[in-house]
Amino acid sequence: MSTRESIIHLADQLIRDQGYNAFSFYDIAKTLGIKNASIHYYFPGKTQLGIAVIKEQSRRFNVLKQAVADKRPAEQLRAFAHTYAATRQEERICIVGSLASDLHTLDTETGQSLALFAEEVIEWLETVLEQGKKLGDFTFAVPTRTKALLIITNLLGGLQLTRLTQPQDFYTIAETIIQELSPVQIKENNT
Amino acid sequence: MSTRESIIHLADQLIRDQGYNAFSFYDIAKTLGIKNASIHYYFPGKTQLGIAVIKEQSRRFNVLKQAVADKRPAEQLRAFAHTYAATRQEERICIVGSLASDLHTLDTETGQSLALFAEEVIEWLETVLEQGKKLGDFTFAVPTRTKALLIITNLLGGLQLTRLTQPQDFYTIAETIIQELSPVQIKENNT
DNA sequence: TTTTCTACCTACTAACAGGTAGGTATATTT
DNA sequence: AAATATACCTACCTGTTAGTAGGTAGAAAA
Repeated sequence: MSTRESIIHLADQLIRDQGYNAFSFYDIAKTLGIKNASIHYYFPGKTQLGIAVIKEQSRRFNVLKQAVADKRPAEQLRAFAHTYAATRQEERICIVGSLASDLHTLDTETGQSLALFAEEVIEWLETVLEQGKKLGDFTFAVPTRTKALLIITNLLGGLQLTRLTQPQDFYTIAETIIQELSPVQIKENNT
Repeated sequence: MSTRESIIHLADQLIRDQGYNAFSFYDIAKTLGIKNASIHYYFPGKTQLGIAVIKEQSRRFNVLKQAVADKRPAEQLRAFAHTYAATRQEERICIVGSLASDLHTLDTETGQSLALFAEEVIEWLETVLEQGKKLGDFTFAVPTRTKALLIITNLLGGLQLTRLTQPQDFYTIAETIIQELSPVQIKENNT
């Protein structure tokens, strides 16, 4: 991994661990064994680094998208949820949740970049849900976009809320999302 | 409102607008027309102010709880969701979402205070859902705690995600949560 | 061989952060 | 009237922040 890539990777980890306003150039520099000023060689300012992090997340999201494009909707959704589960295991949150929380402290470019990425994810999820519905793999009684919003907020919010409860709560949420979409639900009575 | 109360109120607004690490004592001081040092008179440090904000949120939550205690579960839930809708209109997010995002930068006391508050909310929601189920007002096929987690993450995450889309998306989410609990669902086909 | 480029570096700055020490005007209590 | 408590204040300190100016060793290109 190049220095540039390492900077982006570390910035991403720090943003999703501590938040955009809590990480500093020095945090990255000390880990990489370079000096603060060297980060400015690659990124003029924090804004540009932030945008690079969002773009990299978008790139990785598109890699996943392509990788699962031929699979069944349920499996696509499962792969998507799995990335959140991995994030949960790192005790981190998703980039959208992290930066949306700090939105009013970011400049407009960063905000626009983030909004673009969020819309990308929502739209992909809509197509997966539509596919699933057509194939009879998914059942849901609300408009597709609404269902997509509900699922994403469950995952995004789940990462944050379950930092305060237990990791297991997150996995329960993720499993439930998928279970609830199945047309035939084997109901167990948990009393 | 006393100076002390004003400080807490402003800190709360700032935390839920910009995030814990983005607000400064000076932000509060300038608005109140006092000096930085005067805030330290009421709160020894940022930590204590943060905890005071959480405790105030908890107090207000309990006021709401009492105010709706005698009402039907659906109306209790609606009142709860309404507080999030009001927050959405201010372009703010909820305290749990804001501070959970910054959790790894807070000291343990603050984190514990927050976790306590989050559990309070989850447990209240569980009892409301249980009540609703017993009365036949609510139907849901997952364990009560799971349903509570799903609803809270929808609201918490909805406030954050819809900062990037449109306010209407949040109201859709909030409405859908309540609609989906109703035992008889009048299904419309939105194509 | 000389020039240019890459990938850093040292050294610095201005702004801002939370926090502290100690002072003071006013109101309240004794 | 004297003592005390309240609710601030001025002045200062130390640490950290993003960011800048200009230098340099080594590799690549001309």
